[in-house]
Formats: sequence, structure tokens, C-alpha cells
Amino acid sequence: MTWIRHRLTEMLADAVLPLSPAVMGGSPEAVAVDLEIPSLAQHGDFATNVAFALTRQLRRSPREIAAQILNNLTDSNQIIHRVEIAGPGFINFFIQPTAWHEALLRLLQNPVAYGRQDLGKGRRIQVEFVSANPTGPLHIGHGRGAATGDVLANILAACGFQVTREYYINDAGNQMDTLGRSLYYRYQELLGETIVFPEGHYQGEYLRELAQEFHEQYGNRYRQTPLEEVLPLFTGFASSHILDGIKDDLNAFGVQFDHWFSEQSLHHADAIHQTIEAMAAGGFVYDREAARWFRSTAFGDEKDRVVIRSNGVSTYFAADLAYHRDKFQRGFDTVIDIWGADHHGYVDRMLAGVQALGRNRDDLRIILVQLVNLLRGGKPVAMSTRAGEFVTLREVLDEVGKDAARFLFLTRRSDSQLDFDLEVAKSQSNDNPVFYVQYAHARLCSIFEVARERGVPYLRPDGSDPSSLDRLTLPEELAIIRLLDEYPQVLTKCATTLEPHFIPYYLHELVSLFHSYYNHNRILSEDVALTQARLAMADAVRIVIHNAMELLGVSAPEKM
RNA sequence: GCGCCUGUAGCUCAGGUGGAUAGAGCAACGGACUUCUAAUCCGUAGGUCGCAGGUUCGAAUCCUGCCAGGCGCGCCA
Repeated sequence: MTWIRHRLTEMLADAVLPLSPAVMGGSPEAVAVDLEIPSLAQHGDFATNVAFALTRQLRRSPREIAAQILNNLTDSNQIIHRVEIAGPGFINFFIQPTAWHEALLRLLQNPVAYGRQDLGKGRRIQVEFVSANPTGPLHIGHGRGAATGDVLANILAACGFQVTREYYINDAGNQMDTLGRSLYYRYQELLGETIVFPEGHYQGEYLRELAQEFHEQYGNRYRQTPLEEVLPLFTGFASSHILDGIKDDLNAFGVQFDHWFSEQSLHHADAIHQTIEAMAAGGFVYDREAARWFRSTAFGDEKDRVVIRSNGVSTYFAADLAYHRDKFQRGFDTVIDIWGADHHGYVDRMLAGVQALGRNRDDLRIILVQLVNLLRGGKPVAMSTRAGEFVTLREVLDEVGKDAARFLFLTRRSDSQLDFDLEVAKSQSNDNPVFYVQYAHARLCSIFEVARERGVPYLRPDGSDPSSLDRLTLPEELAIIRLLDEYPQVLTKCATTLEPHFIPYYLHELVSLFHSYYNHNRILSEDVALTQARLAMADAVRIVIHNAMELLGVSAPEKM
């Protein structure tokens, strides 16, 4: 994996270390060298600016340092064709074509595993995402969070972490009563009562439908019953049906959770008070004005937070503390929370809570996903939860499909707002990035199909004959292999930064190189050896597209 | 008022632990289908990286201030 890059990085570290062992940390592993792919082909396959970084410590010019590094360089694998010192002190590497061929062979020998790595070393990591309140259907913003969390979980699993996906159900608190009352009113309304809908209740159309379902099940039985007597029934009916709908929607979106965690279970288990006691034992809890407070300012929060109100009822935050304590008690090394960016004011207190519970601040990673602006043909689509006119995830899925929705959600950095245009997502044309990638995959599959029809027997090279790829000599071919070799590195970057958007960008770049190559070169020709070599390269491109799309949860069709 | 995020080509956005001439898609303009899928490709044009200072041999990237947009700032969830 990332074979050439790794070899080169190791060689460089070995060459840099003798210059100043003390500064470099004493071992080749501790030497940080950054290899980049230059934007200009004349600057080689890889370049490094490591000589610049050492100028201060070594008190010599970058070019002198670069020269010394080159003196120390031992190319035991014979992967370097040429190396040069360029400009003010860059070191440019030109790789042997045979080394690229070897990298390609390695990829083809284990296609399914290509990209997989052991960054996580089996550490347990939990990704909690969506966690929308069961008071209404998922909207498009939840879709972005769902795609981000799901794909991040896929990536982390591919990188050697043991991943659990979890959904936290906020099935406690005032909002549940509000939901139950809202359904009660809609039910009364359905039975012909004149209802003045009170402020602050859920007025979405989905509650009318729910009232219908309720009526089908219970008839007119509760027409005369006072609200207080039947509220739990209405609340339970509404939340369970809405949660079922959420599960269906997520299923349709290709997202599956390992665990659904109920907030109520914390209340039943007295976990909230136990958590507060645990924090009190550390001296982080005090009483004031008849309430109990968490001293979150001890960990950088801007003010302390109430955990038990003066009326004796715990806050939502207290439950969340208990929830996170529970997560860590279940043995996760790292916990990732994916939240809508409108909750950012909550981050500091949560991180403070984690520390008060005896964990490191870094054990909880909070990812804020910015909001989605829904557009249709460039014009904003109105979304208002209050009036119940929001666009649901389901509607978007029905209109544009899972593939386009997932891909588009992942083409932006999480902390950047996203314009989601339904017309673009729907269009089966070149302004839709998902089709660009899918088309390349279908095209590749079609090449192999035609090869079969023509009776050209492609055999995936098994590595026994390294010379089988000698015919791949074009710069475009070597550039494609170089990018294929980068794929594991892309996953590493995603896993480290917890940002999945590098994958769509990588795919676009890879596919763009392939489309261009396809338009200028013929893969199937009379030349048998050349055809075999080019098919092997095409095979590898297809494999990487397939693997990457699998991580994104987007289909890679064989025909379009 | 305070805090977080954002500001890069006409539009939508990558790049952000400082490094060579700042990238891509869309839109615009001009080309390429008797050939393995033209849902593709090739070319042209398009930039004071919000503004102003600072640090540095070197800043889109780091620091400070300002401007603009988004979102928060409950003993709600």
C-alpha cells in the first residue's frame, strides 16, 4: 500500500537522520518528511522541502543540506530513476517505471484489501451521529450528518479501527410531552373538534397522518378522555411511529446503526445521578440557588452549567454527561460525536464534562456539520420547522436518489456550508459529479465486456512475471499508477482529519486522468502484450473506484 | 455585546501543521464521435486568495485588528 511513497519516505528518513540525530529524534521513524506530488511534471513524481525545514537547526543553506541528504541516500530498492536539487532547495524524485509496475502488481494481487491499513491497530472507536429527536421526520440537514458519520465510520473501519455506529434517541424531556399533546390535538381535530393549536407545538403534516393511524388503531375511544389521562399513550404512539419512520429513511439512505441508545434508559438506570456523584467526587459539582452546578469553567468553558434544576429535575446536559460516561464505560478508546453546527455552543461544556469524568479531552472528538441550503435551480427552497414545511430527507431521496445525495453531501468540508441543488443532483449530465465517476466505472467495465466479446483473454497478473507490465511507458500511464498508489494515503488523511471529502476529490482526479487517457489511447489493440498491460492498469483503476465508492456508500454501476 | 464557523475565478468549492508559476467543477467561447460508452475529451479566457498591519529568506496558509455573511449565547431539548 502506497508502496512507492513509503519506500521513499523511509529512504529519506534514513538519509536525513545522520545530519543531526539529536534534532531529528534519534530514529528514522521520528523523522518527519513530507513528500508531495508536484503540480508540474518537470518537478518529478515526488518532491520534498525537508531541506528547508532543517536550515535553522543546521545553519546552512537549503541547497547544501539537500546535497548532503542526497549523499546519504541509499536506494536499495532501486526505485529512483533520477533525483535533483531544484530551485532554492527542493529535492525532486523521478521514479523508475519498473517501480511503478511493481506497485501496480502489488495492488492487483490483493484488490479487495487495497487501501485497507492498520492505522487504528484495533482500537475501539464509536461514531454517534444523526441522533435526531423522534419528534418528526429527518430533514435534509440530518442527511448530511448521516452521510458524514456513515462514511467516516466506513473509513475508520478500513483503517483498522474497531467501529461502532450509534444513534442516541432523545426520548425523554418536555419535548416528548409536547409531541404527545400535538398528536392528541390532531386526533381531536380529526374527530371533528375545533382545536386552536397552542404555541410551541409540532404542526407538521406528518402528525395529521399519525392521527389517522392512531384513529385506525383506537377509533373514537379517546375522544372524551382528558389529555392528562392519556398523554403517555399518545406520546408513546407518536415517538415510536416517528422513530420507525426515521429508521426506514436511514435504511433507504444506506445507513445502518449497530446500536440505538435510549435516553430514557439513563433515567431508569439512575445513571444521571451516579454520573453527577462521580463528578462531585472529583470536586467539580457544587450547589447554588437550590440547583446543582457542574464547574465546567475548570476546563475552559465560559460559565458553569446547571445539572439539577432547583425543581429537582435534571437537565438535558446532565443526561448527556451520563450518556458519554456510559460510552466510555463500554470501553471505547475514542468517541466521535457528529452534531449540527447550530449546537456548537455546546462543545466546550461537553469536552469539560469528559475531562471531569477522568478522560482526556482528545478522547471525545466533536465534528460540527454545517447546515445545508436546499436549492432548486439556484433558488432557495423555504425550510421552516416551525410551520412544518421543511423538506424531508425522504423527499430528497425520492427525487434525486441515494447515490447523488450521498456523493453531494460529501463533496464539502464539514465546517463549510453546503448548497444542495435538487436540479443538479437530479441531472444526468456533466454538472453532476457523481455521474462523472460512475460513468468512468461503467466505461471500464464495458472495456472488459468488449474484450470478452472479442475473445481477448485478460488474465489479472499474479506477480510471477514482473515484466508483464513493461509496456506501460506513457507518462499518462505512469501518472495514473502514481495516483492509484496514493489511494491508501487519501484514506489515512481522511481518518486522521476525520474529513471524508478528500475521497470524492480524489475520485474526481483519478477518473479525470482516466477519461483523458481513454480519449487519447486505445486499450484494446492488435498488440497482445500491450493490451494485457493496459487492461491490467484499467483493472486497477476499476478496483480503486469500486473500493472508494464502496466506502462512500455510492454504487459503482457496470452499465449506464 | 460575547463566542464559534466561513470569506479563494462570474457561480459552487478544494488547497490551510508556511515553500517552486494558487487548483477543480459549473457557466462562457472555440474544437473532437465510421473506432474500447461523446454522461467523454482537447483548447481559450477568467484571481489585489475580504481589507489592513505583523512574524519570516518566503504567507491563501501563522498572529493582531477591522469588514461582511451564517450560527449560537436558557435552571429548553
